[in-house]
Amino acid sequence: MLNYSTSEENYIKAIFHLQGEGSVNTNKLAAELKTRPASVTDMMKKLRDKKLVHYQAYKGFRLTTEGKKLALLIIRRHRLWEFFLAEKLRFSWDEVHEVAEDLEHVSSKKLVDKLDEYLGFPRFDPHGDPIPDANGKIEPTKQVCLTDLALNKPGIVCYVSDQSTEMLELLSHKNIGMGTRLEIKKRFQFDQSLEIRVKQQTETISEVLARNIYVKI
Amino acid sequence: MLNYSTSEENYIKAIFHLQGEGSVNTNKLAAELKTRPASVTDMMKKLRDKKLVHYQAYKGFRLTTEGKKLALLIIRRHRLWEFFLAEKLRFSWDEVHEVAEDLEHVSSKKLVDKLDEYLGFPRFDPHGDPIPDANGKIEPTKQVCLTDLALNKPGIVCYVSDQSTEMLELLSHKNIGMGTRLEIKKRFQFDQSLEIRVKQQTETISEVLARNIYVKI
DNA sequence: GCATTTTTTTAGGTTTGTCTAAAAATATAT
DNA sequence: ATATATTTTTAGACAAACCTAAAAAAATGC
Ligand SMILES: [Mn+2]
Ligand SMILES: [Mn+2]
Ligand SMILES: [Mn+2]
Ligand SMILES: [Mn+2]
Repeated sequence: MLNYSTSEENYIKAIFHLQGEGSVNTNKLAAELKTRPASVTDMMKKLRDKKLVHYQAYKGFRLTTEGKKLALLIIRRHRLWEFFLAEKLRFSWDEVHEVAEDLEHVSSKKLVDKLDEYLGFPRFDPHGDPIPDANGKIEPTKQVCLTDLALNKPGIVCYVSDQSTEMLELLSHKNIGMGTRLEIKKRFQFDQSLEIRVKQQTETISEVLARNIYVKI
Repeated sequence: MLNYSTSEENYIKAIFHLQGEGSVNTNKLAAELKTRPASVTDMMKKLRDKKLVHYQAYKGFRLTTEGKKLALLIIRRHRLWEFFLAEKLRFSWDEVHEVAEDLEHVSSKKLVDKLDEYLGFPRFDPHGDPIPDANGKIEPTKQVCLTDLALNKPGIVCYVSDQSTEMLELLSHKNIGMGTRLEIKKRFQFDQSLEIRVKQQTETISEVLARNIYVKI
């Protein structure tokens, strides 16, 4: 595997993430990377020449097999460092991302694989996202309804089936959004309501609400 | 402390190291960094504007107080990472430098200080070089060159001044590493070579090699 | 002291990654 | 279908960090 610049790696990773939610275009990628559409076009030409993305002017773009492989390697590094920071250095889980954003670009293969081994081959980062193994293989994440989440097992909110204003208002009042990490602390038999831990706070969720929330585990 | 580029940091560190052995000039620094004199001049102007070096055209240069502080911070990061790689990830002591060369540029203050704490505030890196503390303070080490060690007096290897692969290969062949305990058994007047006792074995050390080995007594 | 050599700087150019402004292509709405 | 709006690309510029070749300054040798 060749060596790529920090910038190239950040583009590849961003395309990979956007690809998960449909087609990737110039403006979306520019927004994601906080850069300008013109810069994206420039980079897409370069990444196309390096055979990391399929790209034709005006036709959008997506990663090649090689590009996907690279993306998974960068994500592997990122999430392993996040795990290290949280587990070993006792960073809180909302502080790890920024630092991992830099560490992920240190490219020594031996460093990454030894780190993985040292950490005991963890399968999920502190946000609950799966860590690709040395071959770039990712454990398929299971998505379960909040009503089915086990006690004291972290889940990441990834989908809400009702997206009415009323629903979203209630969610934001309880500090819950897409990507929010939560844990069920208590499940009351009487009304199936839940007491959950979210962002260092405790909230109560009715069964009706819980039925509409899905989490990654 | 502001943020500096990888390039600026490498220059600052190189000046610091060269400053230890006399005055620093354009050609020496270019050689040290494997770059061209013209590039050095460009960078010196920039570092002068950032008040990290004292510099006037044709008059050589040296670090300002601020520059020295930055150099010690970079060296702190470098040596802490080297310690981490050797101690936790079981890298051999001749593999750590290259990777630390990249890791040293990740600038999060919190990362460095937490890493220091996690490692138990080590005072020496795997090559026996002292690790600056969070205030940039370095422990003064009392050590003597192997050429000056008395006969039959034990010494602990704590530093090698040449850290090239060739040197490290020779040392490991002779079973000598950081922390190795040894004793000089005989000193030959003809070529100043030494016969030493190390790990129940006898080895011969040339004067050239001995000059590069330092021991704690 | 003056000529020669060495060191250092300047001048001008390249690559990478960014930007703004304008032009071109595509999508949308009546 | 055509006008309008949006998206994307091109053109041209800029800063960082490097380069080569030439000029200038400093050091050295006689
Ligand atoms: Mn990054
Ligand atoms: Mn994460
Ligand atoms: Mn470095
Ligand atoms: Mn070292």
